Parts: sequence; structure tokens; C-alpha cells
Amino acid sequence: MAALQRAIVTGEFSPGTKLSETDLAKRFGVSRGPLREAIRRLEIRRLLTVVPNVGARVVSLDNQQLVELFETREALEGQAARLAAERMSDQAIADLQGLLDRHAAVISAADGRAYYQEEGDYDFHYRIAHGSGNSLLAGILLDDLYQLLRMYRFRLSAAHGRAEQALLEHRQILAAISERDGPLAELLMRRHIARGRNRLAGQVEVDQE
Amino acid sequence: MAALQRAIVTGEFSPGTKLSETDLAKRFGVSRGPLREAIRRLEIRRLLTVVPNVGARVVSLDNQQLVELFETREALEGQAARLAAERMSDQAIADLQGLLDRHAAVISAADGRAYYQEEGDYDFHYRIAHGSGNSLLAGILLDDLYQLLRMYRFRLSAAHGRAEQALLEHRQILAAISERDGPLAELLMRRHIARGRNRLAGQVEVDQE
DNA sequence: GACTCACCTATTGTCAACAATCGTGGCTGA
DNA sequence: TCAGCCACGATTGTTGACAATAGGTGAGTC
Repeated sequence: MAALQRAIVTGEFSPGTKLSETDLAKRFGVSRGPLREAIRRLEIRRLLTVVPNVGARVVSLDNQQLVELFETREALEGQAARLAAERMSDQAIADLQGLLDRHAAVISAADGRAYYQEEGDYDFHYRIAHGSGNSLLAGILLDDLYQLLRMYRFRLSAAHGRAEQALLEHRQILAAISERDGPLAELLMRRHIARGRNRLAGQVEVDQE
Repeated sequence: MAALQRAIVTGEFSPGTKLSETDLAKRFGVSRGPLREAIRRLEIRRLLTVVPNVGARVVSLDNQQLVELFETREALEGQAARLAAERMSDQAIADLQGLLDRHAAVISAADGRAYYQEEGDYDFHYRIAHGSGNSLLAGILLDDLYQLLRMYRFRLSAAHGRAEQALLEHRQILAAISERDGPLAELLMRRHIARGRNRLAGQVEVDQE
């Protein structure tokens, strides 16, 4: 069930790949019934595109669609940061501070490369989404958009030194949250994501098929 | 397929209702296989809550969850309004102006009651979402959140005179879009939705079972 | 040689039967 | 009388087989 989603998100199936029901059923050792249900779920989550009587393919996002993804994240994560500033517990904020400290250690050890590309960035955003105290908002971000984003992390490869920059931005956002300044937290988060979007827009198109 | 979703959204099944697979299968004249796929889809769309080995129920949102819905809409529709101000065609803006004129006619004819409760409000927000030019953003709003919202329109019953107020706010938003003022359009849209949320918060709890 | 049409294969869509799990009701015992 | 246990019924989860549709392939014709 979740195994299929993981296989897609982790890039085991590259974007655009045709998914045969019978093949997948054998691969995961289940019958086609449950598998079709899993496919429907991933279709709604926008990880697969299904055309009737033809089959399912792993979504293949062009740069335009990635820009759309970032625009949507900008709105939702901005709101999440604002709400987190109002609602996150002092304990959760302290924990998040600890997380960023660990990230800093990783960065200096790995010379800046690892942080942004790897799960560290997701960790931070993950906690902010949860910290919003809004389970609907958090659900849309974590269950839908982040899964989509992870498929394309390879294309969002960080420029050298981007890791330190990202960490700095994370620290600024957390500082705003810590001071319970909702509007500032929202503004900083939106900028943080907009930077990612701009980096994307300036990138050469890399179409695969 | 879509018939089940329509039946739920239109309130044919009231919130909290237990949905039996066999009953629904007979009702819609299909087998349990396709029906289960439909259930999974509606589960992801958050219209049904499914607990394993027990069954599916129509979601039953308490006021807290409705507040979450409005908070999420606020972020997404605000962004949609901002983008619409940048991207909507002059033609689409003119059409939307015509829609609001027709709404005004309906209001004066029906003495203000019909507009806000009925589909008129959705029409406006629907077009803004589309006007954003962001199909992901529009999809989340139209396919997920609005369906959820429509289930609870009865609880959001407008106070007398709210229809005129809503129409006025719609006109202000459209004016900002027409002047290509993205930030203003976002601000006004967020306020427009926040008013709905505040009305909700001040409302007595009406739990159904 | 290129185009058209019919067939054929492979894949998706659907169905009815079987297995597994949960909730309920009644029974038993203290 | 009430608590706990057991068995039964009902509902969900799963499976394999059958039907329908799409795309490719080959022969035939212009």
C-alpha cells in the first residue's frame, strides 16, 4: 500500500514511467484489487496521472508545474508559519532550535552540501506545518505537496553555499516564531520559498521522456 | 462514480452517516470493486473517514475543524486572488463583472437571502481560483476544499443583509484585480474569508450525530 | 511504396465468491 | 446482579476469473 507511494516518491520509478497493474501486483505480492485502490489514492494525491482504459503514469512535472507547486507552498507554508508563531508550544520551539543546531553541525561537517538537498530541509518545514495546529493545512502540505516535491529534489539541487543560506533563513523564521511575531514569520517563510521558486525559474529546462 | 461524491456533497447523506459498501453498491448498481475505489478517492479528498475493518463514514466536522478549513482557504484563496490580479485576462475580468451584476439582480429580487447561501458565492470564488492560472492551487480549492465546504453550507447560513455585504466585498476584490493590484486583492480576499471564519467562531456549537 | 482496415493481443474495467476481522448478543460464573 | 468470555452474524478485505476497450500488427489495396 504505502510501499507503492514510497517507491514513487523515492524515485524508484522515474517520472513518466508507465505503471502496469499486473506488473505492480506481482511486484508487491498483492492482487490487482488493492493495488487499484492504491493507484486511485495516488491519483488524487497527484502523484500519478491516470487516463481511462490506458493506464497510470508517474507524474512528470515541467518547470511551469513546479513553479505552481512553489506558489501553492508559498501560500500554505506562509500561513503555517503565521499560525505556528501563535500556537507552537515553547517546548516545540526549543526542540526545533535543537534541530537547527544539529543541522548546523551537519553542514560544517559535510561542507554545506548535504543539508539542503537531504531531508533536513523537509524536517524543518515538516515541523512548522505541524506547529500550525491546523491538521487540514498540515495534511495538504505533508501528504500531498511534500510528496510531490520530494520526487523532484534532484532537480532542485542546491548551489554551493545554498545550505548555509537556507539554514540562516530557517533561523530567522524560527526567531520570528519564537517572538510570537506571526506576520513576520509568514513574510520570511514566503520569501524563503520564493527564493526556491526563483532559482527554479532561472534554471534551464530539463525535460525527460 | 461521481454520483457518490455528489450524493455526499449535496447532503443526501448527512455527516456522520455510516456507509455500507454492499448497500451503496446496490444503490448505484455497481459492484463493490469500483465502489471501493470511489470510497478511497473520497477518503483522500477528506469527504469520508475510513477506519480499517469497520467502514466509512461521512465526515463530521466540528466548529474547530471548520475554522481550520477557513484558515486554509484564507491562505490559498488569498494567493489565488493575488495571482488572478496578475494573470486574469481582461475578458475574464469583464465576464466576472457581469456575473456580479447578475448576482446583484438576484439579491434585490430575493431580498438578499438567496445569494450568499446558494451557489452564487461559489461561482465567484470558483472563477478567482481558475483565474489564478495555477492549476494545482485551483485543484486543491475546487476539488477538495470547496466540496467539503458545500457540505456545511447549511451551517453557514447568512444573517439577513449578509448577502449585500458579501456582494460588496466581491466587488472590491474584483476592483483590485481589475487594477492589477495583487497585494490588495490578496488582502481583501483574506479579509473576506476571515469574516466568514469569525462568524463561525461566534456561533453556538451545533453538533450532530 | 504508402495508406487503410480488420484482427489480435495486451491491458484495464468489472464482477461474484472466498477469507479475515470486528462488533454484538447471550451465556456462564463468581 | 454484574463482569467477563465465547460464539455468532455482519461487514470489510482480498482474490481470481471474466468482459470490454485501446493500441499495435499485418495483410490487402490503391
